[in-house]
Amino acid sequence: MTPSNRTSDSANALRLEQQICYAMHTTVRAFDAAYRELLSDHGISYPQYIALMTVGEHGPLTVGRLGELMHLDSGTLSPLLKRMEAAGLVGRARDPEDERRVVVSVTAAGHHLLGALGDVPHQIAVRSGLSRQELLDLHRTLRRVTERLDTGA
Amino acid sequence: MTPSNRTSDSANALRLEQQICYAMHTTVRAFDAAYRELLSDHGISYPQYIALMTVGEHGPLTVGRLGELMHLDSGTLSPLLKRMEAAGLVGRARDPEDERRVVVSVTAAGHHLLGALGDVPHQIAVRSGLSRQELLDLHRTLRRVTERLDTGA
DNA sequence: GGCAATTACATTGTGCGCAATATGATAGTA
DNA sequence: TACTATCATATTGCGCACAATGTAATTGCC
Repeated sequence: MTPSNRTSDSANALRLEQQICYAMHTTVRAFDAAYRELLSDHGISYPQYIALMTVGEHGPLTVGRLGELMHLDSGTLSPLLKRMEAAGLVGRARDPEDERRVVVSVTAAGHHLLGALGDVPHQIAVRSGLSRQELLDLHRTLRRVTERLDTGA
Repeated sequence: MTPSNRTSDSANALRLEQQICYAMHTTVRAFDAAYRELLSDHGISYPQYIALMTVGEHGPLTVGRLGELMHLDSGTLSPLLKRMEAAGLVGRARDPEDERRVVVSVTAAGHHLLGALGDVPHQIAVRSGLSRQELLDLHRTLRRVTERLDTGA
């Protein structure tokens, strides 16, 4: 390897490092666009869909617990949940045991929508073109990177 | 493999498919937080940083060309570039050849900031904990998925 | 030249996400 | 009980991203 090649490699490494994050941004936006296509007819966004699925799976959750599961805080969740409540998909009620807490639950309409959207994850997976093994590998990589970035502050 | 195992695998497959995208969301936000730590002292955001680097690399660009490179439209770029112009990092000028076009260039202060931020990509790469090979693999996977999602509409 | 179609940006409105702050409820303590 | 600290959520302000629309400049065609 010549010195000029090493220089070039180093420059490429920098470009790669700097762009791996932007590549992820771009891919996420492409995923979002694909979800938007499948979800917009039903009047919900991708984050709302995730919130609906999460509450649907875990049963009624406090806002704080939902935030832990989704890695989001009340500044994001409060208005999102209010929009979903206005759309009739979830209920929000103060916990009588502790009036500070707000418990979020899926309404009948919300469950109905979840049923109608049951095939969405598979459609997205097919569109992504990733094999099951690639999905597993990617997911493992993402989890590892996220943990590294979160703890390595 | 028993039927119950198959059912379980199928459920897990669905969960994986549905969550690979959200895992990417979470990872991107972790990357953003890492960049924010390194960039906020200099008064710019991650998208602004990318825009600055892109114009710095390619030389003066029209808004449209920058949008092609960043995969963003004028609805995002126009206000972003105006903020960067207000911060003195870029210049914006109508192209005399075609007054519809706005040409974006990096100012002296912008070049100075780019120099000061030269080590940021490497710091991020180190924090991510990914090896060079893993970076390459991940980048390849992301490019492939993005293209599939973009074309497969 | 005159006029419609196209091009390149800008603007508006909506939602997501984060930081900082505010509000109200609960717990702890004197 | 009163007073403070803490906790759970809400609110505000800012920036990013997208969709839809608006506007001014250019091109194409007659």
